[in-house]
Amino acid sequence: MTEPGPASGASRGRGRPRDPDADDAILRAAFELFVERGVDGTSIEQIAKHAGVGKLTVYRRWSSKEELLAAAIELIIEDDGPWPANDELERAEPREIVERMMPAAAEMAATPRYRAMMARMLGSSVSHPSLMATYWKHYILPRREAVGAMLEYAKRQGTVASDADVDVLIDMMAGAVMYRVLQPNPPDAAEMRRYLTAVYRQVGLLPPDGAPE
Amino acid sequence: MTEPGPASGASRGRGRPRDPDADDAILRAAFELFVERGVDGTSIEQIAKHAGVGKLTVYRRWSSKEELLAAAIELIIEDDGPWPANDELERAEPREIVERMMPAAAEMAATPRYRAMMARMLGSSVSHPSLMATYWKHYILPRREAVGAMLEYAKRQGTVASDADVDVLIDMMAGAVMYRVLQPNPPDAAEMRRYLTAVYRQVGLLPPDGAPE
Amino acid sequence: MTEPGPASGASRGRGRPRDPDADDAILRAAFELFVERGVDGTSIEQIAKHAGVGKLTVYRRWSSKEELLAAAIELIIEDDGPWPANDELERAEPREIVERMMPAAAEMAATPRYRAMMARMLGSSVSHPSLMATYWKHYILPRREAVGAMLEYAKRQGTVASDADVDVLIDMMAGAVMYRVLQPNPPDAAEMRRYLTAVYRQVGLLPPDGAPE
Amino acid sequence: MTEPGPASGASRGRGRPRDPDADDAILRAAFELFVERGVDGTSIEQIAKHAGVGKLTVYRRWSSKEELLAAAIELIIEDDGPWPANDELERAEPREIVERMMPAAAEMAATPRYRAMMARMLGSSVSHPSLMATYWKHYILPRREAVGAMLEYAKRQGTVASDADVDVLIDMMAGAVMYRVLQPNPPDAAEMRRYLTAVYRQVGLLPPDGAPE
DNA sequence: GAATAAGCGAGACGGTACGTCCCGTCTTAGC
DNA sequence: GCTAAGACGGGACGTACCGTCTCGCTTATTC
Repeated sequence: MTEPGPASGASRGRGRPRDPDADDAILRAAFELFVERGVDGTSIEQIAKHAGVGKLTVYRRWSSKEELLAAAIELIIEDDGPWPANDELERAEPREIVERMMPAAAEMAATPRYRAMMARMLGSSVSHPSLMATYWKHYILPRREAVGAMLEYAKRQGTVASDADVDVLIDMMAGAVMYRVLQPNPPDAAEMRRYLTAVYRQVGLLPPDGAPE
Repeated sequence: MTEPGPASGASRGRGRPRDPDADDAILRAAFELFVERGVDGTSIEQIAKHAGVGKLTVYRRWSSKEELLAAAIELIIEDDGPWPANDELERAEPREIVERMMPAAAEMAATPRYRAMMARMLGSSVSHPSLMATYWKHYILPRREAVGAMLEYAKRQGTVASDADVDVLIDMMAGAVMYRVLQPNPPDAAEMRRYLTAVYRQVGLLPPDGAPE
Repeated sequence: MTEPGPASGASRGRGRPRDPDADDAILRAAFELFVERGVDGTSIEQIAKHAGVGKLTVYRRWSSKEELLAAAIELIIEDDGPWPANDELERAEPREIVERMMPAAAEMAATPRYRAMMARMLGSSVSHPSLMATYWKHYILPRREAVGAMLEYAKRQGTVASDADVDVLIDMMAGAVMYRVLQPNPPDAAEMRRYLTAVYRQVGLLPPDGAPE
Repeated sequence: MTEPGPASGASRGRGRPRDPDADDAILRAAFELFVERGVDGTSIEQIAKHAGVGKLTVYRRWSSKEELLAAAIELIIEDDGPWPANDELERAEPREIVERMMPAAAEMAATPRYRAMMARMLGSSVSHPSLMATYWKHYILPRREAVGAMLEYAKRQGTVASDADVDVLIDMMAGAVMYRVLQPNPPDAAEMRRYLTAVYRQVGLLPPDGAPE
């Protein structure tokens, strides 16, 4: 039976212990290739070559490509994207948070890499649901909860309708962005900032245009 | 030089003319396999076999897989989905149109086939932009114009904010649906109806819950 | 049923009669390709292209490649090679005939074309016996009979042993030449003349070296 | 660069060494198919299939069909055919050697397999000279030398003319046999024995018919 | 002299086989 | 006992070409 990830226990067996650097190199290579070529366009052999590792070294750790890619997503994705400290979210006004984080978010959403990763992730969601499930659980869900908290705060302040469905609102915001960046003629960073502003205004997290501060 | 699609001019050349039935069979097979397996998972050989046609018969018409799939999307996609008559859109209330068409739209959006096609199309948008471009031009754009007209009508009636960006509103509606159906635990038709109702209410194309008719 | 060769009877049927030039062009192209590429390396399509003719025009006349090649051999081969008038053979001394014809025979046997044709013919004799049979009947056999007559004449003169097997002697002469030209480092014309002289001397059709005229 | 045959040096490289059994199986399959179907009728794919081996395993070793077939001829051919011990040739009378070996030689020359191999070899000599060259060097030449020694012995004894050209004599013997077996109506073993007897008598390696023992 | 019918070049057809490439597995030597 | 390197059988790829067919045109013959 393959043992996902680094050998879980201490260096138990008698022979040479597994190289911990190899795990990291494999996962990073796997993620990179997934973003560039998608699930079907990526082979274990390519991953091994990019990681500078023999094929058997990969197969010893993960028995299927999907398992390996899920592990790669789980590991790599954590670093990406701006992320407010949790205690800050509880104290600050949604509008302030949105204004502070939006430029970085717009910058990121306008990069080819973000577009590629969204395309690969959404494209895999039907044929390889476990990848999207991993992404959802480790990346999307915490962010949804933070935005959900902001929306509840805004509801109490009255800028968001009290009977609005928070999940639908989040889908509309996140979906609009994903949908927009995957359209022909994708936006640059400046356009993305205007776009996000319009989205946040529509749901009530930013005040209407021309409104006094 | 390959000549995409049925011999474009009249059947000028002197030899046996190309079989028009083969064009159709190839395009339908290509579209089906694209939805089921994606661009990379589809090979010309498979398309030929599914169409009951020799490989050369495919290569004679389209020199690349992407060309062929674009042609397939252009041909096949026209029939799909409910679509109001144009003159009706100009006379009817947006709310009526939405209420009348929504059940069918929800039904379609909840099918596995719709989910698969969305995943394949969005997944291809970065590595094979021409497919998304074809889909956009022949399917999305006319529908966006119709919805845009409805939103302008609603603006004049005051149910949609007069300073709202129509394109952003459409992205939020369409993006929310795409995003929703590709999430883990996708909705069934009944849930999709509730979901669409919430989306339409949010943008102002349907009246708030509990509002009198 | 296909009708080998030019329409055998008069121009019976009602439609357009077959083009007699096509028959000739096809047979010459077929023979040329047979010599250059062998039976397996020659296709009906190539023959048709070389003859400047449609494939169907070939298939209408001969239903198989082997039939066609046999017909080609039968037609083309007649012109090749020096050939003494029959009445001359009966009056002249074998030694004179040999001396007179040998230079031309040596010249021909030393050409690459002769080597190629021998290789193709012998190479086809197992897998496509009908080609060799045609060649044998229309080319080899008459020449064997002429040489046989010369040998019988020589037997009566005593330069050939009276109990020698004529067929074996002919095989030794012809076989030696064929075998020689297909060896590595094939001979040029001058060497071929020396070689033929040695062969004829060995069987007794030429006097020994240094013998007075 | 491909490395013909088994890894030529020691098994230096670090990976899995090449399977020596595969070399043998490939060469035997290649030779068999060459005899049965000729050079053009044999494909690497067929060779691989007959050898029970992947195609790449063949291409790894030999980069061209001609190289592979030459190697096959070199390996396989050694075992074939009767062959007197060398020291025996030096001590025994040519007549004894001929009488002892002739039945087996006649038997072999009368087999369809021998006919097929001769046809393939001679047929390839123009378009693929390296095959004939390999056959010549490894099979024909040693046998020619042995027969040459016998003829020199016979010259000294006076049964072969002292001024005869040994190479021409050998060509006449070997050429006659090849030529005979490739004619229409090839001989059976009994006829082949009579035929060989006549040939050997003609050159002087056997005494004339009716001669006392 | 119009109708008819077969021959003709061209080329599209379904199918097969080619040589290449790459997959995931297996097997070695070395550390 | 893990690592790298790489050979293994298998299978899919795009190409090429096979023999058959189908087209529009041409060309004699027949009525």
